Amino acid sequence: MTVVEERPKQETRARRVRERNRQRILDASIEIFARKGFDGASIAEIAERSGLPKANVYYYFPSKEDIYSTIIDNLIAEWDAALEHIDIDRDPADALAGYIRAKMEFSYKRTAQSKMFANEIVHGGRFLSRANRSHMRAITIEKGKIFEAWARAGKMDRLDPTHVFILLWGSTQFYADFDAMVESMLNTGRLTREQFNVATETIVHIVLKGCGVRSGARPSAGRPNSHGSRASRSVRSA
Amino acid sequence: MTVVEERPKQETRARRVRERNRQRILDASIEIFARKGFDGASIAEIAERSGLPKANVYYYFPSKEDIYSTIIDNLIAEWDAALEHIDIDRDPADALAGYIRAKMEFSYKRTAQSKMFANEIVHGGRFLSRANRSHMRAITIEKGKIFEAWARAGKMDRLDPTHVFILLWGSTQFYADFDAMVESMLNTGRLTREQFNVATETIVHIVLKGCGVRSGARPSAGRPNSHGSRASRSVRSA
DNA sequence: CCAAAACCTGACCAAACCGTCAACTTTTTT
DNA sequence: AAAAAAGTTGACGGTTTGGTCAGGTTTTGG
Repeated sequence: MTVVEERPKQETRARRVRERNRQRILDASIEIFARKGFDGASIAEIAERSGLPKANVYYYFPSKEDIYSTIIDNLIAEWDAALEHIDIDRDPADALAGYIRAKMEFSYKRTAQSKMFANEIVHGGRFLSRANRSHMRAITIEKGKIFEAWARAGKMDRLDPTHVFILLWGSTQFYADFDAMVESMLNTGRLTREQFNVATETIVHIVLKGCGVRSGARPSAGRPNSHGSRASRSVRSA
Repeated sequence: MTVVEERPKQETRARRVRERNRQRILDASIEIFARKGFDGASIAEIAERSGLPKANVYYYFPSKEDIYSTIIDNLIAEWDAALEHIDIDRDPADALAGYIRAKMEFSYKRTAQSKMFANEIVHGGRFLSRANRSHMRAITIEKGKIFEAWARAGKMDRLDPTHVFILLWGSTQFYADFDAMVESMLNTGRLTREQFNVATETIVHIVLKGCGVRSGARPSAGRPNSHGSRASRSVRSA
């Protein structure tokens, strides 16, 4: 509750150490939580991977649950960035394609966090805060209204906006959460950038065309590069 | 295998007991594994829920892993049933819609098993047998060839078949694995049948239209009831 | 320069875990 | 009816777990 006092908070050595160690613990935890889940992960392993003694981990975090929740909260905040693509003033084709690409990029680069979140939801969201829950709901309503407005304007089909949103979320999420299955199906190791692009553009194709989105001017949202997003262009791998 | 010998295998009381107890253990385990994951589930809890002493559980199953794998194996076998919809001789619209509906029905009725499987894959498929892995791959290849044949025949767009398949699998799976999130987004409890139908038909709409499937005769595969699946018909909730 | 604050850590604990086992009862077979 | 097989179970062992704590060192502020 200190409102007036608020010291300048200079960059002292101790503060740097604090930040560095907290981050080390979080980084190690993401990896381990993703691979083993909340119950499967042990603080001892997290400590080892962080290069810190176990007791030191408990100096920075009061409990395993606290580490876990911190990571989940950070992740949800990061996801919001991709959502900004879905803007009512934008061309629906650009907006949807932009969202799918951003979300897929996230699946590619932040696989472990995505898995952690998936794990959490599969287990019923035991550690999801009420704030996060209502945030998710608010987003759904807000973006849903945009879909409905586009439909009213004749820019896309009339579909239940929540389920469209779920399909977007689910299909992009799959490539992070179930990468082991994707790799099995494609008979490959970690997907290459190119394979990921094929996946992305396949989703873009099906979603845009499937939602009856009347495309605006440019094919690819603001970056007219190799892969076009026109619904009619075929998207295949070698 | 055994063709000649095969004793009558009469229905003795002990054999009935065996079957009943094994099933009790499996049923209890599905629930608990789904909610807590492999590491989070304890044999003590499984025993309690089965109404059996812990040592008795170990009489029927050699290890926790064995219970777990048994359930996964059963599940994969059950999933194959839905796949039979994707038949090269069928009308693509009927086939795809049929598969989606069957898969969604499964998500609705076998939520717990689906979650167990999701959990397993998220954790990298630690307990997935080599047989199951290659089975998944074989299915992908087999069904992929059908998609390609349909594309060559001009019955649907040319898309990478694996990614189409993944989108089908992922979007239907979502309603089981992430039901907690779906319920949060829709601000509801367990989804009603009707809500589930809206979800199903939304997916059908987007996939059929998005893949450029030229629909055959009837709108809904063999059951011409309330909700049509024609790509142009709007599918919305109240 | 020194007291206070922040940081570090080896050793420890109670609880929970998976799996075992010997001794028991019940059912099946001969 | 007796031997064999199948089912049942309480008690226990060895290990791992999340978390604590007392006592240490280092850094900071005055």
